[in-house]
Amino acid sequence: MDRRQKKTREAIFSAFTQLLSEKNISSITVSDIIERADIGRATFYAHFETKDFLLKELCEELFCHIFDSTLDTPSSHNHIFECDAHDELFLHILKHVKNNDNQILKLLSCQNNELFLNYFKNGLVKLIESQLNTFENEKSKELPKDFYTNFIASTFVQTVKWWIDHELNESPEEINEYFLKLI
Amino acid sequence: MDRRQKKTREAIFSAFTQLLSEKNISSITVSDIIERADIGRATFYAHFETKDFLLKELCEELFCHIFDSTLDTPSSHNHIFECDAHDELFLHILKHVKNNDNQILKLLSCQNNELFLNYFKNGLVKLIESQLNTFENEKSKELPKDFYTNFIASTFVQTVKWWIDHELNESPEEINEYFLKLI
DNA sequence: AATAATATTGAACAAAGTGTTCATTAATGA
DNA sequence: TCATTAATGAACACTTTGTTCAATATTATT
Repeated sequence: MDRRQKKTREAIFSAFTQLLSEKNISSITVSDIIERADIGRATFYAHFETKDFLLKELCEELFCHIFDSTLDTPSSHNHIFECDAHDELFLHILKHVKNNDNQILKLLSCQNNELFLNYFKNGLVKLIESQLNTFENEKSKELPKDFYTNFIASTFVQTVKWWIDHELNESPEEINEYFLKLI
Repeated sequence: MDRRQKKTREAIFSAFTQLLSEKNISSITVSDIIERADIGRATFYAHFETKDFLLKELCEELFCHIFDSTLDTPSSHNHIFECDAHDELFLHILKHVKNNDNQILKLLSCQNNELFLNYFKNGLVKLIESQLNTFENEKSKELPKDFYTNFIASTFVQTVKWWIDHELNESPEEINEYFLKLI
């Protein structure tokens, strides 16, 4: 990929994320974005069809960040599915949220973040489905599988959201414990 | 309140809800709404400052429907707080969702419903806080109170959402059982 | 039934935003 | 060095927004 394209794309993402943390998405205009990103109007439309697509791609990118970083953590044996137990999986994600990426925080804590929350949740659903046996207990056997999977994923997402709303005062380990007590 | 005002307000809500179930909120224009509601442009702006405020007030209204109906159910002794047990509270809401109001379904199942989900959740949080002792168990005592309250509320909302996504195939009683097993 | 108050109408309006075009310029990779 | 590709900016038609106002219709009240 051309360096120029990459830079422009990142400038747009950065400008958009900034604006998202400042005001409601419906009042952010393309003109706002290109002014902040310091690019031409035509350039914006060469990259993104509409504002909606921009949001979608930003969500996808941040979503990948979360899980890619989890995959790369040494203690996860280079692959998330090789986690010894499911509590490691969640702890890795929590650590990543705390340390690396405040773009994620902005998206998770801003209004109109349903889209990103859904990406986050649905990504987890897939992971959990693939190692569902790890999560089996008395509870889960009496419930529809997809209902239980959905429950774990959305509870985790809600936990992260709660944590962010509390300004990440607690440690990842504490939050992980809270979460594990719930499920 | 003047009959005309009431009719116009309802026509706008109805048109907007229809449109919400048809397309993304960001592509719904004020012109779409007034055409569907068959009212004049000036009339719309006499009622709502912007589209965002319209959504906000619609959410508030539907949210009140849910809880007002719960309050009015005979078996709740005319007041939600007098529920014998918390499982009745949730069952009432589930029954209401199933029977009465498909506007609620549309809002809960459409995209960009974060706002309404939040109203729903936050309303529950307040109810649960006021009778938190009912929910106490081994789990809850080891967790921050607001964390646990938030957990119950968002798990219930997620449960309702799952149910709607499954087209309400299950009975309110079944869903209530599922939910109670989780918490 | 008459009246005063109020809601709706429709047309018109400036201002702002959208999405596209294109010839020109600049940066890139090979 | 050079062919390729990306960014530019100005211009464009078009849509959407939010407001104004005089005219009209509906309402609650008496």
